Amino acid sequence: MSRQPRPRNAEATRTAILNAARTCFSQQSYDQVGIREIAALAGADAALVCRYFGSKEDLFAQLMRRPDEPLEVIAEGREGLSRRVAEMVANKAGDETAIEDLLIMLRSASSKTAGELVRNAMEQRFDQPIAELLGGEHANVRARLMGSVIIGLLVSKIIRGPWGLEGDAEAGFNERVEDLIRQSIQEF
Amino acid sequence: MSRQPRPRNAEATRTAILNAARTCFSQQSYDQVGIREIAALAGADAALVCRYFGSKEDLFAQLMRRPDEPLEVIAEGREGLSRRVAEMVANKAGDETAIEDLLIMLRSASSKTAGELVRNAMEQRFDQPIAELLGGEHANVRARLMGSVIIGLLVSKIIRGPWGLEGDAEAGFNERVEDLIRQSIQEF
DNA sequence: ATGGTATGTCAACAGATGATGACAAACACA
DNA sequence: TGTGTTTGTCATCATCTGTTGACATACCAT
Repeated sequence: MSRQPRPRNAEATRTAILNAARTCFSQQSYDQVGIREIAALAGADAALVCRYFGSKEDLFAQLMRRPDEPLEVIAEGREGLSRRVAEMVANKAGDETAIEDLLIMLRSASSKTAGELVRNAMEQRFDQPIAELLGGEHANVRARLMGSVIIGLLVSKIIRGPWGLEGDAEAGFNERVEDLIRQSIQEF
Repeated sequence: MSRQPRPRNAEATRTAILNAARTCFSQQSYDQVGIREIAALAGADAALVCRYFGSKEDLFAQLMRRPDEPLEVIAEGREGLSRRVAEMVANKAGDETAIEDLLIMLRSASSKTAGELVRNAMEQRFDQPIAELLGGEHANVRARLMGSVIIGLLVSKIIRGPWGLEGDAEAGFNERVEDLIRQSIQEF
């Protein structure tokens, strides 16, 4: 009845661990996720996590590493930005990993060890590009304000689940969210 | 050189522990705060924390207990609500403990053991009263949307510190925040 | 086939945590 | 004064955590 050992494939288990870590960290904060938990989800041993990634912190840092391509929402330009952002927040349309990354960051933002990694990643991957895209006066503040609106919506969903709207109500709500985002990046 | 023992006053140390816990939980999440840390800040022994409050979870639950009086911002009625809320978020004007309570809740919202306590407290102390005050269609959703805006601003401040604005810029920014709050509770 | 390396498994350590119980000193009251 | 209770202190337990090293087995080049 003993389970057969894992096939000997370093690259596969490496990415399996990485994916498992992604999943775990998107559901719990850095401190709550244990190495053994990640390893179990990946079907690997906890020791391999440390062997392949050095430490839990290094593993998390690996997840925070900026991908080569910038965010889809930004790459498509300033025109219709608010609408695309609203859609992305509403139902993960477009860049699916962007929201998941943001969730991971939010969950572990106030961790003692992972906090700084998160702050840097947020700054580099979200705020700076958006501020550049916006331009004008107080661009960085306006970008951060838009980020705040998004964060609020995501945190609210994390804490209390989906909004539970359908049909016209949902449409009206989505429009209201888009208005909020549009207003958050207007010059002042 | 041995420090003199704590004076024998149960009531005083009880409230000292409670205050220390408030301070700790407003700066770190439920899981990051240790009972030894709370006890140290209170100048008491860790064993007393468990003796007086049963467990760490019970102590936290005590902090989440709804106070008798409702929020100031709500008690003053619907007129000028957005402005008062904006001021409260901006610089803790008015009810100082309200924002601190919200901070405590946000910090520990996604904890495995304290999460449910936080969710209930948020619902009872913030959302329900605000929804009643608002009235109209989708009152609960609009209340929650306003909560999301506030949460976003607070979380942003938690993660990345103050906004660093002064003079006209700060005034314009505050106005923009007030607009966001006003828009979040408009009917749709 | 044979030696060497890569990969996976297991056991264990050191440190921190929440919690409990034993002891000591101060207090209240007869 | 003597006695019982309250309050504070200390030591300790069981558990969990990240991390490391020892071992075993599969793979590969020669």
